[in-house]
Amino acid sequence: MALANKKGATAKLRSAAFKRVRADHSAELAGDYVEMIADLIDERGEARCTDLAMRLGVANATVVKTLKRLTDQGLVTQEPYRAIFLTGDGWKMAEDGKRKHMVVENFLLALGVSADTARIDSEGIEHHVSADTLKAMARFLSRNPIN
Amino acid sequence: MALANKKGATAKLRSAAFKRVRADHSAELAGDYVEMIADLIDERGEARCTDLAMRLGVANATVVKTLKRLTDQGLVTQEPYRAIFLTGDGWKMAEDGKRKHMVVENFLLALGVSADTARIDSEGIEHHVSADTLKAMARFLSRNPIN
DNA sequence: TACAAAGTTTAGCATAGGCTAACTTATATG
DNA sequence: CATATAAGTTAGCCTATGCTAAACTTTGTA
Ligand SMILES: [Mn+2]
Ligand SMILES: [Mn+2]
Ligand SMILES: [Mn+2]
Ligand SMILES: [Mn+2]
Repeated sequence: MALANKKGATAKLRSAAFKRVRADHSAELAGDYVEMIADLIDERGEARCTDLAMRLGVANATVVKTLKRLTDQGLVTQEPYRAIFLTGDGWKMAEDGKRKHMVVENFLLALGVSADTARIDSEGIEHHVSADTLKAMARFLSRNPIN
Repeated sequence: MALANKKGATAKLRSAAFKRVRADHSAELAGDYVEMIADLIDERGEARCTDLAMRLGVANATVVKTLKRLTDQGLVTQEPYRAIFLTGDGWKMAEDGKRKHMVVENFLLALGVSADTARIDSEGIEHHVSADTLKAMARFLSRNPIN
């Protein structure tokens, strides 16, 4: 039946977007962690649990559990009671993520929002920006530089 | 100590962004559900579990469980084996969400991405856009209408 | 009207990502 | 160098969000 076909097509089209969102969200935490670990290593030579917990606004135990998953995923290495390191994959993910994050944040600034708003909104938005949209943002940015 | 103070301030500043993202994410599913229920009622007079499941790309049982939470939150009403309805709060959330979603999607179009990309990316981005950013997007949109 | 198909619900399971409290290890300081 | 404090870990709990399989209800049709 033509109507059922159309219903199925609509559903498939729409569900694709939600599937992408769910995929984005499962990658999100790992991306934020490795980016933050890289920042801490750059800023002060090492990344410790406590710093991550404070910057993320979560409990220490939460960080420990998450780091275990990231270690299993091959993004992070650690010894008990010692600082946290990134693997090669971890560094790559951190750098890609940081580049993307900066484009999104600067794009929001160029669009005219405050520095606080750009910082806060970009933390969530960055994970849902496709390659195409990122390119469009970068193009806008090059035509509308931040003052 | 001055250094410790600075560290604490940095952490508080950064953690605010992640707290916002976590809050956005806990509101997200409810927003998507009520928006979709409203769409289905508009399009075909009623919203059924199966349609939601197909459009969201999840199993039927997942929808049933989520609807129970939404009912507890006072957004939705339902009788066993019957269609799903929105409460007053549910309608309000659906309409606010749809308005915001449309601004974000049209903004991406105006920025120059394809219709597919705008549809897909906006599904995640919409939940992380603050009132300020939404206003900036609307301003851009009014100055750069979609062809 | 009887029954098959379609739709809905329940039960039971899993993982992610939060939390607190209690415990263990490392480090800084007198 | 002894020990108090800071840092890290473990255990046990919780909720949200996904799944499959099985049971139940409604509905369309022979
Ligand atoms: Mn980031
Ligand atoms: Mn982020
Ligand atoms: Mn959405
Ligand atoms: Mn998100």
